[in-house]
Amino acid sequence: MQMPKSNFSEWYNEILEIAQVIDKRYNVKGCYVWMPFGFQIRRLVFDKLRTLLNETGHQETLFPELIPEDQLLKESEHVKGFEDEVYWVTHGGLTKLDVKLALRPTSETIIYPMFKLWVRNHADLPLKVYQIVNTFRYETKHTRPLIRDREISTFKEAHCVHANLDDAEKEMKIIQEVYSKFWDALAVPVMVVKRPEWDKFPGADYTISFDTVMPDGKTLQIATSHNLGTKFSKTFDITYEKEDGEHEYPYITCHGISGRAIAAMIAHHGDENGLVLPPEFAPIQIVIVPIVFKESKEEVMKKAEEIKEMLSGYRVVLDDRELTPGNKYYYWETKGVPIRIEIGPRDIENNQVVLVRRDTKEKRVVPLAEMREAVRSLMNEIYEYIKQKAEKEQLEKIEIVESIEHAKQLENKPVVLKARLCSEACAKQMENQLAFEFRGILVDEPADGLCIVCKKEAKHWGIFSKAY
RNA sequence: GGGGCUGUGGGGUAGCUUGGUAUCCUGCGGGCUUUGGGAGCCUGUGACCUGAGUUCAAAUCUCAGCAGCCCCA
Repeated sequence: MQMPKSNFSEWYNEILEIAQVIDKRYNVKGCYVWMPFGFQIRRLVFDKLRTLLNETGHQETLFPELIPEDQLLKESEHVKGFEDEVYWVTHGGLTKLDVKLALRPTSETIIYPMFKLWVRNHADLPLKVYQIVNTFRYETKHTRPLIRDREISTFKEAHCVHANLDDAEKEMKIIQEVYSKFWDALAVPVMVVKRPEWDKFPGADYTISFDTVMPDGKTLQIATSHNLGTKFSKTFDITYEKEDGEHEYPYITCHGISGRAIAAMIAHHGDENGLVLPPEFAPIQIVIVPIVFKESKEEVMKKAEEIKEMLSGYRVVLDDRELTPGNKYYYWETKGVPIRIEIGPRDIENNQVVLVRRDTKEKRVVPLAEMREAVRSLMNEIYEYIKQKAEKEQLEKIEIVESIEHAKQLENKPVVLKARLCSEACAKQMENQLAFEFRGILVDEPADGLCIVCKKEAKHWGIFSKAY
């Protein structure tokens, strides 16, 4: 692959295909196939998320995919947010169903009726469950593999029930920590923002979003966390008995991450030669390429096998195909294998191997005895390098603006705007004058100075961007 | 939501204006020779998105559907 990343759309489409992550040729709009290699990345990434959630007391579950119409329609504000996007099952074979069934666009209305049965008293709380499932949304916007799918094939949704607002707020913080660790592991830089009233999850009290800046300067929402207050517990009549015998509505929070996680990881780290992956999530972490010549073939292959055994514990492939070395280098580079080990007669003679890192292409000759340690430290170096690089590139795309005129001048640039704001009303006013969209206020970074719109005292940094 | 462009072997393409035998590259199978950054030769394999219409005849013209891509709100 020799595809410049400057044309991000084209590059992105190309890389998914060439690296064999996604095959988008399935002929239903917005539905795509995970290929075996891509599926391994998916498994590694979402197993990481599983681990982080399990560690913080969340339990994995699996709920059905179908929702009876009346159950979906129960929460009016919620359903309004999704009504244009719901797929309906209307027939069973040739028989028309008495009650239409929706394919879940999200699972609140599936899970909460069960919560009503499960939550009896304070001892049942907190109840923290999650599932990793597919969901369906009839998107009318331009679909894109992993970024906007009609069948979201990978959607992790956590749903938690809490005795009171305080506990719900604590859970919001716990999830923010879990997600931060997750994005850190993927080396994906994020901005944590609170969405404005008009852009929060349908039915939520408020929504926290994790946005990342893609190479083309557009933001991608890659995680959300919603405090639903008691709205849904009231709608679905979920109550619990307190210590004093009173019955009360619990607070519910829900938290989502989708396959966009993988899109973001690929987008940030990949280059003109293909994927670059953090070693932790590379399906193949090391590829051994033997440099064989006719007369020394047997000896080299034997040594290559030995090297493979020395690297037990890593995901290693010994590429013994009948291809020239250069061909193999390019092939494994497209797949983002972090470390390549070359072993040839020259190396055998000197009792060494050649290590090549994927991210910088740097070559290192190391004694065989030190190989395992060199590999270990190189994996860390690669992770640190791509993480810092991604952070730096994202930071460079964020422009602090001091006036609306300044913002206007940046309208055709691939940048994200950061501006001091006093209120959402001022944010709206600014948004109306610009081609950028208001994404929300940064939650971990208070501002001082004057509001860009009304010039009164500002409390927040607002983020404006073009968004996926 | 509005507009535009495009569908030809697995991938990328030529041919379409002016209707008649489908081009090349790559990949893939087999064989020989090779191998420190995409090796060479021989050989084989494989395609006109779907449907309707016009016509003696459609990859080519018309309409519809499906799919993909881009731009604007």
